[in-house]
Amino acid sequence: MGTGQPTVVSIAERAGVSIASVSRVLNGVGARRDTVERVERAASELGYVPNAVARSLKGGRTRQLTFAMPDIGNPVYVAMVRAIQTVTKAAGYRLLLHSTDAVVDDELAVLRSLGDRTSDGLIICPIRITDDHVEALRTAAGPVVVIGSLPDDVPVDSVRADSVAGAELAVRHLHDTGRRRIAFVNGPSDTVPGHNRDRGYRAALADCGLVYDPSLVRHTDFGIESGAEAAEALLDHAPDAVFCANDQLALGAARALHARGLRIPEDVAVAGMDDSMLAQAGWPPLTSVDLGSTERGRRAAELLLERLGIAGASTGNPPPRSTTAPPRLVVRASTGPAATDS
Amino acid sequence: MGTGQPTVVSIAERAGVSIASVSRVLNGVGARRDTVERVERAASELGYVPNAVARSLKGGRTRQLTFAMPDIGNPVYVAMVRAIQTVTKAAGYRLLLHSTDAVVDDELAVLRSLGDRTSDGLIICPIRITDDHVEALRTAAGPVVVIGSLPDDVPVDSVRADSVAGAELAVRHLHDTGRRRIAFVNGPSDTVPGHNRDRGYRAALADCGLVYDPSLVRHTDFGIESGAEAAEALLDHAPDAVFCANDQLALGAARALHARGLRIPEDVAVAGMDDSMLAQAGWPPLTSVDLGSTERGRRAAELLLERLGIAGASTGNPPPRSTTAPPRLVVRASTGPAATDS
DNA sequence: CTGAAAGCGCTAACAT
DNA sequence: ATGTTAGCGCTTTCAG
Repeated sequence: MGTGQPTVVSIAERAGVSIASVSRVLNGVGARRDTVERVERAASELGYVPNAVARSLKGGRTRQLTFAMPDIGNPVYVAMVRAIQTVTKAAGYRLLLHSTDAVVDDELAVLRSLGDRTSDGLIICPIRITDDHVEALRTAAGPVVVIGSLPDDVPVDSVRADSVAGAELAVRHLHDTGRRRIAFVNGPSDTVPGHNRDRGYRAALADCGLVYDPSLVRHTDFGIESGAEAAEALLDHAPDAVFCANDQLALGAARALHARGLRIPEDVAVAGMDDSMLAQAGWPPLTSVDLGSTERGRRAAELLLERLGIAGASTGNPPPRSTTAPPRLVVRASTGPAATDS
Repeated sequence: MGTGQPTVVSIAERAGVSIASVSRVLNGVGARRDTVERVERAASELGYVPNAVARSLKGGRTRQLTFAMPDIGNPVYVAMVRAIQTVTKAAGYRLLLHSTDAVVDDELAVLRSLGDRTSDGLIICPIRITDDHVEALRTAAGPVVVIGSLPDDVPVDSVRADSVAGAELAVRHLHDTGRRRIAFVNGPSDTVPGHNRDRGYRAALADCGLVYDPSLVRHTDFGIESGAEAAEALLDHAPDAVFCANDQLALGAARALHARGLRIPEDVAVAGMDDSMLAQAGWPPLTSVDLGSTERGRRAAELLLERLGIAGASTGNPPPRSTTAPPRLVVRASTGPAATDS
């Protein structure tokens, strides 16, 4: 009838003890030497593997955690996965990965699925925050940590990147190295990162005494091809630098420049963001702003684990906490000195 | 005492019916109009979400599938994830992702964890096959599909890449475009892909009437930095082409060539393998051999779903099947014509 | 130290 | 059409 897999019952029969004793031995609770031996022998002879589902139903915990990200193909999320995995694995949790493609309905579904008890907690990285998100976060059936910015009154732990300051860092650097026509390839304007990077770009421009020129700015989706197309279009406006909202866009931009026979950085400088593995994939290596993806992932995982620990304790739930990872400019060859107009 | 989450019991009480009726309504089995309405209202008022764990315990299935790959940072596996996800999602399964770092013990642990009933089936992509793998595959507690080659006598479905033929395709092409000193940056020699690519390289060399020169060959691990280092070393031996066992290595090699001021493809041609997203990330775009990663992922998922369907039926288990995806050469600028020795 | 028994939330006979 | 009841495999009181 069943799956044929050994259970505590089969072990108990074989060892001639009760299922309670089997459970105790298997969980390292005290038992007589003799009992321990017989149970262990029976278990290994039968090739017993505890049924995690049954254990979860009883214990109320699955020891699984979920990470939902917009795009598994984007290296910045890979970095987060690695960081999160390191922390959660050490704590004895499996990690379930979800790629939502930044589709709002998918994100909401993940949030609601916390109620199905498939995982004990969730780290989610939405790039847009709608009212539905806020509502779903408020009513989440389990602990959630958001990687990204969200309104202050949403009672959820969050880990943020400071992309405003990050964008400023990049633009200032470009200005410092002599560029004056700094183009900007940004992500979608209706996303939080897109919006913030735009703010940083404008602020830095103002700081440097440069005027904002809409013809030097493009919004597109995050991705190599998009970066190439946007940069292509931008070239008609003779920029001396292209700042991109992530490394994928920057790689695409660099390709477009090469295709036009322009030299990087002599003719046009290029800078990216995220300082992902891609920053050192092309030529020349890209200057990029590290937004602390690894640190954000680690921190998010730690926050989630803390919540989980507290949930067990009798303590009331402490107020939500929010950390912001500081940005860091990593200078590489793509923003070296401009050609001297001999 | 419980988690406070609504259950069938709370709904039954609120709707004034039995838990059986609740279950029926929730599962779309016939019931009187009146009953349906009251149950549905109660459920939505309570914000009920079925407990998937309890459902699994009862039904014996989790509707979760696992994909275990060597490295989540390698775009070729990202392509597989996408393909697998598409198929499994359509069939109503969640996908659990595991990055094993190609560590044998991790892979074995994943294989054995099938016994804990956390997921209904497994797709695994090992790059080494040890005796322990074979043993674990034989005794797997659930359906498994292997992406990769394994001994014929292992009774498991598998989906293979033809990397021997793939490597031949690339080397022939390099030869056709006039290259005669074709260097090879390969992955670890103790892996199945590494071994096969080496075979293809040698076979093609022989076919083209070229001699195998060990000083033109390097083994390293798969990764951009490794590719750069290996190519760097190879340059002392004046190759006119560098064939790399994957796109990451090729990107690294391209970077090393650029750093030395060599032109691609005029001075040295570069070709990669996998035709991943990275092939079009750098400059010039890379010629690469598509090993059918998307198709392999899709096929693996289909095979697994078939096994799952059959497991339910009374049919005896059919013999294992093995598919091989044909390789396809994608020519891009990195292997354009060599400079004419004016 | 050990066994009997309850019950986690749900589905599926079986009865009514 | 609906209610009662028996488990799925496990952990954990509660007695002995």
